[in-house]
Amino acid sequence: MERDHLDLASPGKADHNDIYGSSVASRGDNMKHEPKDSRISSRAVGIGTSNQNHKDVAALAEEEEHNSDDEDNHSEDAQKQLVLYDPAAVGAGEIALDADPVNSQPRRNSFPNYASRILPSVGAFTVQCANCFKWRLIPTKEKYEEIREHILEQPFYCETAHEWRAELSCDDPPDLTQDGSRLWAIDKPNIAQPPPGWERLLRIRGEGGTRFADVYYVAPSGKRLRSMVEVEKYLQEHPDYVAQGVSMSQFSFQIPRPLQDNYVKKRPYRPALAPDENEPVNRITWIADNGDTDLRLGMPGPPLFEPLSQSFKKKRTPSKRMSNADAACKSS
DNA sequence: GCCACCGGTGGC
DNA sequence: GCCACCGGTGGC
Repeated sequence: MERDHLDLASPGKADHNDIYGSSVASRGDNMKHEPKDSRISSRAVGIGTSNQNHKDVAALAEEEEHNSDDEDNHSEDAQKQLVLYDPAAVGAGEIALDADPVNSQPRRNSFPNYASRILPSVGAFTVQCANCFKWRLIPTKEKYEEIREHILEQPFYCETAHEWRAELSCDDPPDLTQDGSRLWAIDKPNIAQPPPGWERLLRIRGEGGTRFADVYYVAPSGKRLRSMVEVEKYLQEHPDYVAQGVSMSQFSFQIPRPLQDNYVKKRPYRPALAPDENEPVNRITWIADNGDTDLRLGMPGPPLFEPLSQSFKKKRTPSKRMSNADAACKSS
């Protein structure tokens, strides 16, 4: 909402953003790049995790913004960028490493398909300087959450770290760089700090699972809440918290996004609708490239003459939901 | 019996 | 594709 003023989020530029880490999963070469010069957009938010031994914790995320001429020469890459990563949706640039390894106890999963293994945990909290683009460690989770809450309106600079590192400047080497030893995840900007006495927990799932992470809120009572619905119910049952000022706006279950793009198992293809002869859907022919699916679904679509840019740009276009049956119909 | 962790589903 | 929600379950 407040993102429009961001330099890096302007629609024109967003399309030209590159994902620096789009092939990060393959390890090696691309992992050793430093954030490149001034073309890197400043405010990626990241979280560092590690599934190593929890002594070299940390995972990182970073974000770059390339000039359009780069992209013009690599349309394939550009395609990938759009699918895999939307820098405009991220906006801010922080990263997190756990500066306190003691806090990141090794966790193990215990599922049939996952021969007991150590799960990643947040290794450190890191934020990228909006000026020099170097990653700076944030000493505590609380400080990180404080910075994250306003990262869009109040970009982070090396000077911001003077609160805990009086001497730090953009001339100092980065606290962290992206290398193969860490899992980087880009956090979402402007997430409210949890209410006093509450804790927001981020649990990284094992690689190859159906999702990257889960967020839990732990109430002062110790109760763990795992969705907005549960929070709402809990607050209704405990009006004392509401009286103290706790409100729904202080909760967000948004999870960071891993830069390793195959960390999460892809969801198998789902037909939009099961083939069903009783449904008129199978008797409707395709008329045009635009709007037909909406007709088929019996739902109003965007006005046919409404430009798909701007207000609809973030929405999926109907044709992407084409089922197998539809595809067969269309091709015949 | 609890609960942390995971998969699945539905919606957009 | 992403997100939100919630049921299931193995290990404790």
